Amino acid sequence: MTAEERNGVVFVESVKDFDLDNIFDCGQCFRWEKTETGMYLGTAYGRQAAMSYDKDKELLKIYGSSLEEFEGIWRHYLDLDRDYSSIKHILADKDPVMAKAIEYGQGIRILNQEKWETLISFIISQNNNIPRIKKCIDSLAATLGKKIGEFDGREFFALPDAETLAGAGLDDLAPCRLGYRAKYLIETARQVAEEGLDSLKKLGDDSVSSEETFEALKRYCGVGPKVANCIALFSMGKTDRFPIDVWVRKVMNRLYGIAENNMKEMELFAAKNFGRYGGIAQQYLFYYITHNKEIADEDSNIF
DNA sequence: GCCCAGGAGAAGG
DNA sequence: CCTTCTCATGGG
Repeated sequence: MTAEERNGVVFVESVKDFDLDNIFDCGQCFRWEKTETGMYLGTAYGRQAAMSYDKDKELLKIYGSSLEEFEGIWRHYLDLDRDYSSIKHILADKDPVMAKAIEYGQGIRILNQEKWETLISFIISQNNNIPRIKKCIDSLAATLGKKIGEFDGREFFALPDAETLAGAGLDDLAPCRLGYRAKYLIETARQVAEEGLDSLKKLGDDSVSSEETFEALKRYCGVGPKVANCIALFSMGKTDRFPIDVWVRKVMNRLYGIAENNMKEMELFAAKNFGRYGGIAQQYLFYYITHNKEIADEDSNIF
């Protein structure tokens, strides 16, 4: 993989195991959208960005950027230094079900997202559907966040920081239509503002075990097992975490024959068969089931 | 009009 | 420890 910049566009060559459709539409992030031309617009780490990827040329383009920004932000954000090819082989060997799911979502990569953004995003995600989650988050950014950029006349906003959100009231959040989650958000913002953002960031250190991170995250208001696992996986590099939502329950039942309400057995199965890459395996499965609704609707498994 | 969504907290066993 | 109820909102 090599990167160079020409006229404000960063060209990254030889990018393999990569597909923006898979990456941005596998439920791990909510702030990217595809344009008519196939380009993706979105924000991360306080930056607004535009990206496109040519599969045949294995070429990733990042517009309006610089080599410094690529090295400082996007390289890590897009998880470009992880060898997904070897991970896919480890997961697919001796598991034809996983092999099929991986083939379907071959370009998935687990983003390294901002911790605070991931924390509040997945609090909003609970008992909610993805299109509406996106609307809620966009509305929250536009209502309380700072403007960080513009593209084709469209404005982009960062999410409000913990102090801003901690100082807000339910009436301030009312336009965002967060429902009962609004009070969770304010309470968690107060917790983070009081402890300091560093205490949240420390949970992503390599010296902190995945289990410790999981338990610590559950102390935040509105964060239970599923949301804690998502935050640990999508923003803290804890690739073994295995978030179980309604879709994962379906796919574990349809494809592996585990009873749909037996979460314990699903966790044990993931730990035993997917190990340290449980979270990555989970993303292949989630993408597979959410893009093949006919499998999700089957009333029996498909062995 | 109805069921459901990347669930969690509270109450009661 | 586990089970059940409730919680806003609107997508499909």
